[in-house]
Amino acid sequence: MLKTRIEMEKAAMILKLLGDQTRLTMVKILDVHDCCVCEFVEIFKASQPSISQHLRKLRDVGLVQEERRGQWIFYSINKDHEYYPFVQQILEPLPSQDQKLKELEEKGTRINCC
Amino acid sequence: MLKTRIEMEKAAMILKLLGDQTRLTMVKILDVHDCCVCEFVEIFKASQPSISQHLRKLRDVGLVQEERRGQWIFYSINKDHEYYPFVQQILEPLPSQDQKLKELEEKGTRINCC
DNA sequence: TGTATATATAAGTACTTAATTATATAATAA
DNA sequence: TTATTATATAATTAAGTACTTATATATACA
Repeated sequence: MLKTRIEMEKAAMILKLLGDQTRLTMVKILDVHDCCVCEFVEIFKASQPSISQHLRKLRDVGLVQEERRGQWIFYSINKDHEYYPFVQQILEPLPSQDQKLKELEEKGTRINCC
Repeated sequence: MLKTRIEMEKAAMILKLLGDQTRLTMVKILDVHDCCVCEFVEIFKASQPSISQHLRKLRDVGLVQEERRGQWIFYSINKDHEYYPFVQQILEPLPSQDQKLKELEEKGTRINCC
């Protein structure tokens, strides 16, 4: 059971941010595995700028963070975010998206630097 | 703990719908009390068409239902909706909006027909 | 019956969003 | 060093959203 109380305005902002299938799926994936931009490009079959712009929105509110690893930039979920418990509760009933990463591994396009 | 599994696409649709402060607050209120349109107009200090249009979006996905009572049309939450458990889980950590209805009662503008 | 009240809906408009295209930057490989 | 790869960002455009204004409908009341 979630304890943190949340402001309506901020809750609406978080819900709006997650109210997009691409971003919702990204966050669901990032909650389990770090991922780099090019993996998302392949998973969503979307353009690189489009993916970067979705990640930027998530990063702008601090829900995810970036970290360069060699030539790649990996994104990870920010478990210290004030509203991470709220987000996690929203993600919980959603179906696992692990299959999407498994497909990359099978195709050999999963990035595993470091 | 929520058991129902939910499709990503529909989840994103619900989150988008709730990702608006007016609609989120409406649903939070309706989860506890039925309300008529004119009460919402007063609570949100918004125009009547604006309120009607938000209610229509909620009604279009079946999350709320309308019922005429005399000259008023009351809205209530649809607890039988497939995703009501998901919605309820999202509402749970949000602050009670009871105060907004209390203020109407104090001003004598709360509708209590029937 | 006519008037007022409550609501819905249509049309128009301003704003926002999500994509594309074009370009810049940083790291790596040759 | 130059070319390639990975990424970000700016500018543009198309689509979607949330208001407003105007109007229609249904009920209640005089």
